[in-house]
Amino acid sequence: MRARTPVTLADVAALAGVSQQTVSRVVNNLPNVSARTRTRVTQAAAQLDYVPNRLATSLARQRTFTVGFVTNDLSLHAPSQLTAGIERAARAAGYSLIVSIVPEDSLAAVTHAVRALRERQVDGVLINASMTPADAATLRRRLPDLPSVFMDVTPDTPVPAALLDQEYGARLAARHLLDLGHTRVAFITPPGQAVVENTREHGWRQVLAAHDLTPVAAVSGDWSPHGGYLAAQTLLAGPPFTALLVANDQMAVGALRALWERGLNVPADVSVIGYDDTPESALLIPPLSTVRQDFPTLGARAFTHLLAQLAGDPPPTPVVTRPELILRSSTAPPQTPDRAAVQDALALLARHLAARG
Amino acid sequence: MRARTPVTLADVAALAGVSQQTVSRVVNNLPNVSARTRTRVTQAAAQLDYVPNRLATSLARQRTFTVGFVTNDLSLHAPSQLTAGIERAARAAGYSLIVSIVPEDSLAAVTHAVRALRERQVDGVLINASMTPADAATLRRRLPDLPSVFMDVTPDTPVPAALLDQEYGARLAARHLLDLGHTRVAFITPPGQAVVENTREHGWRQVLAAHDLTPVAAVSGDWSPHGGYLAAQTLLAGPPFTALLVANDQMAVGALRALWERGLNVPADVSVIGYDDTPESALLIPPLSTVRQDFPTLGARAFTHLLAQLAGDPPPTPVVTRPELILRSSTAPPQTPDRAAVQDALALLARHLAARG
DNA sequence: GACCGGTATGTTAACCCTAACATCGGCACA
DNA sequence: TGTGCCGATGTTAGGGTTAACATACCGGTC
Repeated sequence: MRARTPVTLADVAALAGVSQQTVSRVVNNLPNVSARTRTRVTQAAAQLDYVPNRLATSLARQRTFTVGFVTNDLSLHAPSQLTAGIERAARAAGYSLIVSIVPEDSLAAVTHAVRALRERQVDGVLINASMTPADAATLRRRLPDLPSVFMDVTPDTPVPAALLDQEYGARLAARHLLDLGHTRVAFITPPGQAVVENTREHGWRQVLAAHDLTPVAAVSGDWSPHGGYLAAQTLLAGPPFTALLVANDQMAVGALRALWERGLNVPADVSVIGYDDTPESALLIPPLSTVRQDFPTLGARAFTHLLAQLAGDPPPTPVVTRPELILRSSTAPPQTPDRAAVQDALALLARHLAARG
Repeated sequence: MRARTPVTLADVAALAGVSQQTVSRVVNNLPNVSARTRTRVTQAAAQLDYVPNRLATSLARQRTFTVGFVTNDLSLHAPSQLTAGIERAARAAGYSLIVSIVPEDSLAAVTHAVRALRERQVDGVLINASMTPADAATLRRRLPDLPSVFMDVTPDTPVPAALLDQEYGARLAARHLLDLGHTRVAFITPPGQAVVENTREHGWRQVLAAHDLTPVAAVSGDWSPHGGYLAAQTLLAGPPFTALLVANDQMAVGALRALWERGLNVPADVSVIGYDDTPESALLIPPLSTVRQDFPTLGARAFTHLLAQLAGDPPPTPVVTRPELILRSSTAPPQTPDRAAVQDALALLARHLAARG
């Protein structure tokens, strides 16, 4: 059971009839080894199926070529896409990735996770957990010598970061709705946090405020389709609205459903706009207008940022990417509800009949 | 930049006025240390912010408490859920998880990834890549001393495995459709592989064959909603069908869309059944009948299996979990298309009008 | 008072590798 | 023939920890 890789440099050296150091040079492709020796060593290594022990290498080199990624709930779209992007970039640069999932976004939980990563001597950490600027700064202060990149914090947080400009994307979405002429708009907001600066909800409110508007109602969901469904039901029990801003596409799926159940047509009766642009969004009924966020690219960018810090040139400015508005068919100008609904049902009827000529 | 954790056991020992070994005992909570010494050491460690170097520990102990997870495309539902489940179980048992994403399921790619993990001295590996029994067996043979658990291989593959009984789930889905009275059924199959034993497609075909039926048509998709959409379009260009089996829910989203665009009502005109039960499935229009797979639990189970191997009692039987059929509203008995469509459109019209009473 | 068992602590040798220095032979040049 | 340089190789000393053994001390027993 133990004795996994009994084959060490010394074994290879013995077989090839050279010193350990020479084998090390060959394995690491260093110069100053004669061709003859090199092939002899290579053969010996192959023959013994030698696998270098990176633990020992790391200990000697004081460098592990491993980075840690701390993230919240991996079952959601964003974190899993992010993970994919980071892993890809890391692997390309010769790094391994240790992922650590924190059940909640508290400072304590993240600190704990980071400590475990430090014990494993990671060269740096990437942190995707939404933290207040104060918490992020505190955490950063606790790791003086560990390169780190934060994601999902606000742009003004004084830590190295790679971010999406969420507020900007949110403003895009809200402005689109107002441009269409909507005045009665409702929100399905992210869970937790009150309205803090630089969040999606904050962006929405800003745009509304610029038009002397306030949301008809705002209910928070838990990022899941079911959460979106419940939130939409709650909204539907309240005052009427013609436009709905949803904090992510997964919740929008639930919202679309709740609207449908109520007999409301999207976009004729209610315009809906999501956030993220998941692969299903383009194919929902109706196709969802949304704000596209490219998570894999963000992940890659964050890793590059970390690499820069490792190389010793920490770019102090946060790397922030602007999302993009994707217009599809879930948004339209507001209409008189009754006329719209009848129109629409008739159109559907016509289409059904036509389909079988 | 370097000199990350200059604080070592020796530093703590010096400050506390004891030997390294004593500090080691305190840090690892071993017995035979007096209470007085223990607190002195604890204080010294806290004062210096000592962080143990797990690299050194692992080297000395010949055990890293790290496991590797090799998986294909993390952006899909299954792998990301699986990762979450494994990480959770691993963390609970004091293990860290290194994830390695392989761009393709080839034996070479997986072998390469596993080798990198071996260099990092992981205690074991979990492999989620669909491989032929032969490939899996070959791979297993290449790692004689490394505990491993395979997922996404067929149950008869002679390797330690934790599996979902895909064929069984597929049979459940197909049988449901036939029980409803459908005879003209089409497939949207997984990408790649021809029909091999113990796959979803194989399960479907078995059930059909038992009723002397063959599929009207079978087109493969790429697991994505868009892929499902394209596949459904292709099917719609061919001979008519009243039931559609789709290899996963994400593709089903696209299929539902394609059907809708064609003016076909689900389930009146075409029954659709998916696979996986993603969080959105219950809220689609219509709610999708599907086969539920519990990936987080599978992940946890796989990890437990690995732990058992590490403990020295390798259960030779693969751990296989049976999925469950979830009936919602996307399946119904076949109807005369025209009657159904008209009925349905009228119902919709009525509902719309009623909604504003 | 010699002997025992047991606890608290220290010392030494690994674990596998790399960095830094040391050595050796050959070749070119004067 | 000596000098100097350089490429090829070897030797030694860590990197931070643990396992195994060694030592010192205490209280109790006959």
